[in-house]
Amino acid sequence: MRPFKHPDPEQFALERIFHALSDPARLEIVRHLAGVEQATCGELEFGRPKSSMSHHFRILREAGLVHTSSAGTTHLNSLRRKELDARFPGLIAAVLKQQP
Amino acid sequence: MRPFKHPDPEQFALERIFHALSDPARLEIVRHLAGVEQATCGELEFGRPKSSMSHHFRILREAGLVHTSSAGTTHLNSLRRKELDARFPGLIAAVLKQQP
DNA sequence: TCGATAGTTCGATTATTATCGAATAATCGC
DNA sequence: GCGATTATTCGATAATAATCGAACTATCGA
Repeated sequence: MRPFKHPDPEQFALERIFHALSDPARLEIVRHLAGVEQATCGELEFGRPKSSMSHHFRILREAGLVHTSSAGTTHLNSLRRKELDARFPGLIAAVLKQQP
Repeated sequence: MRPFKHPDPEQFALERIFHALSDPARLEIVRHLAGVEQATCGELEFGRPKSSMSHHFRILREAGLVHTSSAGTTHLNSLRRKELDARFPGLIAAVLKQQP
């Protein structure tokens, strides 16, 4: 499987990031990833079909929020925390603040 | 005209705020308001029809980003900066950082 | 009270996005 | 190579949102 395309931090588009974060499923993914270093797609599907998850991961990835790498048959996803914090300080913190 | 409904800061929903900010026109409005204290709807329509602007202001208002008050025949809009900064530090700053 | 002005609301249309099953691809262990 | 596993892609459908003209409302000034 060819590697995924990830935007560089200079290419991050705020609109795109906001759109990515405006969906409850994706917000949930981001929050989970924030506390977990890495996670496979499968770990994060809470009853949702895989194809839906794949869609959401793509949106997150293309916005620059999530990095995905292949490891065998699984994909490891991680939050691009450092790059996001450097570019938009406080943004991820705002997302996590809401968590129960 | 009856006064507009504005959510209290405790009611701010992050998803809703992100959705509001994921549109270029609305991002433009927010950026403009950030430097201006108050503005009428008319001042901010850059070629866009009034009905579209009214729509965007409503989205912003209902998300808690903008406060609107009536003054004669005009409506004065302002960014709810203090409340937003208190609840989501860095969020508005991230929006403004991008500005040309 | 008659405009004129500033916005909102309505309604129809178009565009974007989400959802999810089915088909496909990639990789591992045997 | 053969399954089994994991995830992406495709394709159709449903849901949500943006756009904008036209009609409507409210307020001010003469």
